[in-house]
Amino acid sequence: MKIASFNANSIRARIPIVIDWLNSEQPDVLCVQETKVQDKDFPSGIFKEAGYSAVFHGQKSYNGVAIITRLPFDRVRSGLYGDEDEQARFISSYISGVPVINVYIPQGFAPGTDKFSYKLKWMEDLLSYVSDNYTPEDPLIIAGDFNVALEPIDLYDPEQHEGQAGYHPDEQAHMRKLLDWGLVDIFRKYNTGADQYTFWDYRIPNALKRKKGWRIDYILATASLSEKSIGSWVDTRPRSLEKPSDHTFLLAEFEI
DNA sequence: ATGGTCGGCAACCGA
Repeated sequence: MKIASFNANSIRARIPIVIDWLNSEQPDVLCVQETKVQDKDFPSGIFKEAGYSAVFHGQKSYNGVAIITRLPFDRVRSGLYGDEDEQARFISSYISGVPVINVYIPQGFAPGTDKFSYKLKWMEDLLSYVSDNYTPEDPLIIAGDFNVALEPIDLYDPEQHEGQAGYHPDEQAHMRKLLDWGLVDIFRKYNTGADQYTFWDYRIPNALKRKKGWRIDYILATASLSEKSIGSWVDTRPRSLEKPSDHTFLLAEFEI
């Protein structure tokens, strides 16, 4: 099973990139964050033509998540707090029997703000949901944009960003609790060097070329699945296209 | 060099 994660910053604006990428890369599953589209307007037909089904949980203007797959799937759940949650940041489905959770964790703005508290609460609630519904012995994949860099090698200037949203000890504590529960960071299992990022801020000129990035997207898997992983990598090719996202595709492959 | 990003969606908000 080849699985990928991508923050699209509008799935509709990114359709040419995503369709080209699906055709060339042929992943089995693509988890998308920041779809920025209401469910009634989700471009399902375009993915169907490419041989993929899409399940999605969106809202107007902000957030929104989708799982795009060419494998059989069932048991779709929308919303960490159920269907009526105020921010569309969680969708899960069993794909070929494997539970896959796709998350868009809040960005958090700045410590001390309501947005930051909401981020910490959301991370706490995610762990509660996971530990209430799965055991570490189960097969489980959690992919998405976590908006947290965990270690100094996960961002371009750790000293500058120390204590800020995205690199704050309280966020990292929640991230570590999730890992300690029984999840393996599959990308880090295969890539131990610096300058390997998944996000480059649009507002920093030539951020990609200048290696001013962050690794805040993850594909996590429980031990039984991690034993079957065969690789994980970042694909920077879409950024050479005309309208790139400021995230790139993160991939992991499992022998299942 | 007194500027320098996107997208949604209609004035700013969020990243």
